[in-house]
Amino acid sequence: MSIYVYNTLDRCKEPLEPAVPGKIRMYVCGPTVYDSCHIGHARSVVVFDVIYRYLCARGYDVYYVRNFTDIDDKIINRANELGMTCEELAGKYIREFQTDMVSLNMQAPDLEPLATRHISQIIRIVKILEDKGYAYAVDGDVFFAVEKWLGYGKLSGRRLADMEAGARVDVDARKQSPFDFVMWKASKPGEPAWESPWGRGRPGWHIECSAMSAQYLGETFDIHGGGKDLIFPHHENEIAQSEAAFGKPFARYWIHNGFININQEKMSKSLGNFLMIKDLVRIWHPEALRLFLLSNHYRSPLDYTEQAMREAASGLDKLYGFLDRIVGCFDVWPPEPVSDPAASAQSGGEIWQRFCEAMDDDFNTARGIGILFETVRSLNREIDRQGADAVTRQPAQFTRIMDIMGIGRVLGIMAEAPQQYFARQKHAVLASQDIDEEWIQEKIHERAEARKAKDFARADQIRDELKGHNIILEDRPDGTIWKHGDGKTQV
RNA sequence: GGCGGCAUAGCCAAGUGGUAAGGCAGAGGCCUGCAAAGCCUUUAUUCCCCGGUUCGAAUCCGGGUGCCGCCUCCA
Repeated sequence: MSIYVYNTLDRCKEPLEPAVPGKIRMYVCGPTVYDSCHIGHARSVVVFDVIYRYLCARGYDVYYVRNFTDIDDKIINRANELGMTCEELAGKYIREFQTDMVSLNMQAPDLEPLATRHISQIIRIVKILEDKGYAYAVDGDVFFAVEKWLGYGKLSGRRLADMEAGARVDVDARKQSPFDFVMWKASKPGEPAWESPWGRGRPGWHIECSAMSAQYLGETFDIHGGGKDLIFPHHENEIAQSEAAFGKPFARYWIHNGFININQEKMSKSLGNFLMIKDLVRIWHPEALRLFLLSNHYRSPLDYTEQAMREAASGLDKLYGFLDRIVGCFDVWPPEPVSDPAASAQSGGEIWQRFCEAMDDDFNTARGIGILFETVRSLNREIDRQGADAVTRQPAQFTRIMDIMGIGRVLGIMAEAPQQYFARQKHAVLASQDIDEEWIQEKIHERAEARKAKDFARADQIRDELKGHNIILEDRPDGTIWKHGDGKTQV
């Protein structure tokens, strides 16, 4: 049973067959660190995080590299604007990115290399290309000659001839072909610069990925990922550089995630509708954001709306609501698999198998989430009928619970203990308003008294008052508890 | 002009030849003093339109319509 992935290079789903059986080497383009990361970055990063986790869960030995682009025109411009050095600026946004990653419950890649730490490797590749005749130097700049490289355009499905008709770039007169791109740039005074055979300069846009992937994953590796927009020119150029330099195939599978729209509009500077991760995770539970991001196929466009987020948040509430019903039946949380080898969840139960079937089909998380909800509903039904203790003691049901936990680990959700989750949500409700737990408990007590006295009008009045504070009461057999209302954790 | 994608209920969204997952919202019910949560039932004779292939198509083929992305920095 193999995993099928959609390979941009061939425009179809193919069985994933790593070059070395059992091992997967994966490179994903990380951010250019000149500004805060937005929800689009979040999607890319979460999608590949889930792919990484899934491949690991399926037993692959995965080596995952995600770089930082810490030198580039945008960084230089921004640093100049702010009166900072490029290094300071990059450092600031790298730290911010790491904070975002933690808040999104991301698993760290095995390696997160920086472009500026690989200058000698970059120079080496440019030199190879120059020596092989694929590159030419002009005034300290070094260009890649796309017409020399016959494979150019194979990833994006373009032909040089077709593109020239639609080109609308100011063509640098020094270029042999308008699509030649710079691999090494002569530095202007005040810009970061490194010594090179062509004079003091810095790397161009695409070369760093060729250099770092080759260094850490080899000249040929298995998976290369990134956002759809990187297909052209970034990834096309990476292929050209790497394959021309090393004379062997570059990445074997190319995976690209789709874009996010905001209320059906493209995110753009002019519309001012960029949603930053750091702001989103203050409003929504990070796992709700993940659930939203994984709620449709990674290659499809995804529309961010307040309503979609509310739905994701209430879906997450439902999942944690289920966990809350069973948490008391276990000595430890998360529950541990039974040690009986026969019942071992090594290969998982039926639910896990079904989840894998969905994920094997090009990482169909939307289908996988459907299976998750279906199973939770079914278990809730059993709990309604038999009680949580009886259900959790049944091996078949226990296996399903373990499967659910396993699915949660792949999707990066349900990572908190349910008490912790609800406490966190409650805390957010309190923090967003000028009320405290004690006040609520007083109200709950007052309502209990009213109910005891059969003064239901008063009881309902109190409940409505709390509802006005986004607080919902639940009368349980063992007393009344309160929960947050809608999924927004901050007003 | 070139390349690519998408069109499934009120909304979101799976489903690539065998008779429409799942979520949200809605309706009815169980439970409850009433709620909430949970559960049950219900909500597309039908998958943008028109042809074709087939015993059989949302799924394949041809044509049409509509929407979108990329070709320029962008996840």
